[in-house]
Amino acid sequence: MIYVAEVIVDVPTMQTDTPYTYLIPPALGKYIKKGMRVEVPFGNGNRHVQGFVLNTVYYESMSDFSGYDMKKIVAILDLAPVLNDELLALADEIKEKTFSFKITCLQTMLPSVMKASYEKYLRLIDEVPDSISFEIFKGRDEIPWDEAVLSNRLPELMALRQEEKLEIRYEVKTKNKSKTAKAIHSRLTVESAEEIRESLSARAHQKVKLLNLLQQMSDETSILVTEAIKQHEISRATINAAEKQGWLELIDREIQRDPFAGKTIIKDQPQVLNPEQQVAYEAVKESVEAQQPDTFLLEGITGSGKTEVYLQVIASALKKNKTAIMLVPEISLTPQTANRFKSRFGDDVAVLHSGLSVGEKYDEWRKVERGEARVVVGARSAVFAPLDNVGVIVVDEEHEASYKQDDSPRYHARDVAIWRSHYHKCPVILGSATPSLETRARAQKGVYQFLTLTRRANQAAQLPTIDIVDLRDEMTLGKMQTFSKTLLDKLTDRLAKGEQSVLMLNRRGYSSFIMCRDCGFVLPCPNCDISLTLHMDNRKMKCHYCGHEEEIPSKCPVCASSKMRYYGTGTQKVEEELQEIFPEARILRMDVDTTRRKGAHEALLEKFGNHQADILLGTQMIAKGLDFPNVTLVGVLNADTALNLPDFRSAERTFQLLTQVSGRAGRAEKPGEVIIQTFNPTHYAIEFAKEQDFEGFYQKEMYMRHQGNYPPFFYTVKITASDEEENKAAKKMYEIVMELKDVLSPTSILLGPTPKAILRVNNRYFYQMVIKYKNEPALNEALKKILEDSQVAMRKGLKISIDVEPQQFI
DNA sequence: AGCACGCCGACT
DNA sequence: GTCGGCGTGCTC
Repeated sequence: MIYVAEVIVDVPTMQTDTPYTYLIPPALGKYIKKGMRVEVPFGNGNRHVQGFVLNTVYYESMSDFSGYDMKKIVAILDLAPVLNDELLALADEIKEKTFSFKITCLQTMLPSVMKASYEKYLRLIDEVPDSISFEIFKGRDEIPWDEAVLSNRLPELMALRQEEKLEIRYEVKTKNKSKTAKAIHSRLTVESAEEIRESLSARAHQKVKLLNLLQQMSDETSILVTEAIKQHEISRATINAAEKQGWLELIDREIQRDPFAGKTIIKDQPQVLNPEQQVAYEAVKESVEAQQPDTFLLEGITGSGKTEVYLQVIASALKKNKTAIMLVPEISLTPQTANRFKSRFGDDVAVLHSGLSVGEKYDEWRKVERGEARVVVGARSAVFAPLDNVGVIVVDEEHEASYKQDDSPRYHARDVAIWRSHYHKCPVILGSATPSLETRARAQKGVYQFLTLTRRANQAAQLPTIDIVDLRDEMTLGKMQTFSKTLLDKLTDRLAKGEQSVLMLNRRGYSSFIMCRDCGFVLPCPNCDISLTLHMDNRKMKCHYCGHEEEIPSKCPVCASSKMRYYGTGTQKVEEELQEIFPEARILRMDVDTTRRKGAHEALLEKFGNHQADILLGTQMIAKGLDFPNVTLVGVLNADTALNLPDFRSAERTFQLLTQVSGRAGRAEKPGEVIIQTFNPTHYAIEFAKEQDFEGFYQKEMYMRHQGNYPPFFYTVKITASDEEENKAAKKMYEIVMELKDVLSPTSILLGPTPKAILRVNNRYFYQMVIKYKNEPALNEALKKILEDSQVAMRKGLKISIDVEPQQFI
């Protein structure tokens, strides 16, 4: 009998994207389990790599393996499996759906610290000439490989390696270190404790205290030194003395880096649901209890109390002894959101998001893995939380593009959530005030169950009134200003009343298009319903869908004005301008620059929440989740920028953003007002946002998508090729388009190839194409074939990526 | 990816 | 004649 393991090795290439069989040494036999990480030799030399065990198998004899000599597993890197059967199966699903390598999928499901890093060393094993040992090794018997390279004497060294006087050694490092702290472990027995007690002098209060503590401890328990000092008021000196006397021993105990340490969390209680919330809650709860993998769309206006529904559904799942996953977009995973879950579920909650250090993330993940947290709140990757017995999965703000990972594996967390819901036979809630068209259409068709919340949960709160300011009118009054007169008047009023304002500067699409400052005209593509992008490299206007190209107009084709200008401005500049107008106003700026530091985001919001500022000025990141009762004015400085991006979702994104940011106003008793400044006041995305009419927008946008043959009427796949040489990337894309044209049915639409808007990134040139199709059974095979056929080119540096249902078309 | 093998041009 | 360029094949 021989015992072997099927291992996926950490070599992300097409040829190695298959399990390799390794012998399990008898010494490791009883410990190795599938889902564990192992260290294995791979390829020539002493190269070692990390791998994942997919399976362990017994074979009758070696004769079952012909053609190769099996190597042995070198070491086990985990004490227990880090991936269970479900997640291993999920990796297969993601590999197939996103055209990724299995190893990449497996690594994506784990905290980043668990990904191996490799180090290479050159090691002396025999006598070498003095010049080598002195000048290069400098007396050491091993040097890092980089040092050997820098010595510029590699040929010499390699020759010595041939003579077996030197060897290359590889080290597989995994950084998942648990944090430890000193803890006290009692060494006293009942008898010895009593003996000590009698021998102590009456004045030894500290020692008595410690003795009492030690007596309460069993053999399995320990207490952290810091805890003993703080809570039991025992001094470090006493502990040290006791250790010397053999009362106790100090051991290293794994501790969690607690991101919530030092924060007081006030326990909160479920709120009474209004009738609509109640209906939604009951519907999902029923699926939880009946163990049905239903997908619900919970469409509720901003402030309608979707979160309260989630909380109560999760509570109902916990009551059934199940667990829950709550996904939120990275940008809105503010401490405010996390606190809300902590307040309701206490220590049952683990939080996973990019604001944590990699160590903290690992600790939170371990907490989940050990079964110490039953509710996981997190951004995209939290969808892989290693929970068993999942009772419900919530995807809040399901329309958010950040749920799609934009490098390999290009998975969508919403799809993964639905896959897991089938595995666990539990419901999924997709929640949003502005669902994606795809989701809303599925609800329409009955694929998803449709639940709506149409009124604000706080009965006293009213929907804000929204006013549009036509910047074209403003401009005729004088020179171009960031702030319209209307907005300035409102700001003055709020400052006088001591109420707060939020101003949003929409920075997307910065400078990438040109617009007439007199009439707001933006140059459209004659073949597509999107605006052209300005290419500064060759000074042309280009369409990224069909490749159409034309000169930059010097005059507006509509009103003949010569004021065709690039559009864009920065938060910092706006802040200065604002401060100049309102010297006494306290302004907080929130953008990538001011929130880079850990905890800065939270600190800013806390400051604003405590009314230490009058105006919060920021980018998109202020649009979501903020809930400040004193905010009565929201201003959108430039609603247009996203609207003019050459992406069929630009109207949808604009509508979503305006709706989200408007929802920040008037959360409580005081009525809210929203001012939207725009050059396109009659655009339907802006008009429907003003009316706060998602359903109206949905109907109109569905019509537009139907006209343009876009999702949800068509599926899309984007293929990108990049190379250091522009013509190689372009040529490859042309070949791909030709090949696809032969294979695909005439009902499918191929767009491109076209260069990307930013043609060159990191000295690579990017070309892309888009396939739009309704039913194309042969597509999967065709795409796989394209990848296989491109192997030779890919060795020479060309990269091809396939993005199924891309979120970004530019 | 990273290594070895192997086949062609320009050197001692 | 050989050294070393990189195109190709393979990794349990």
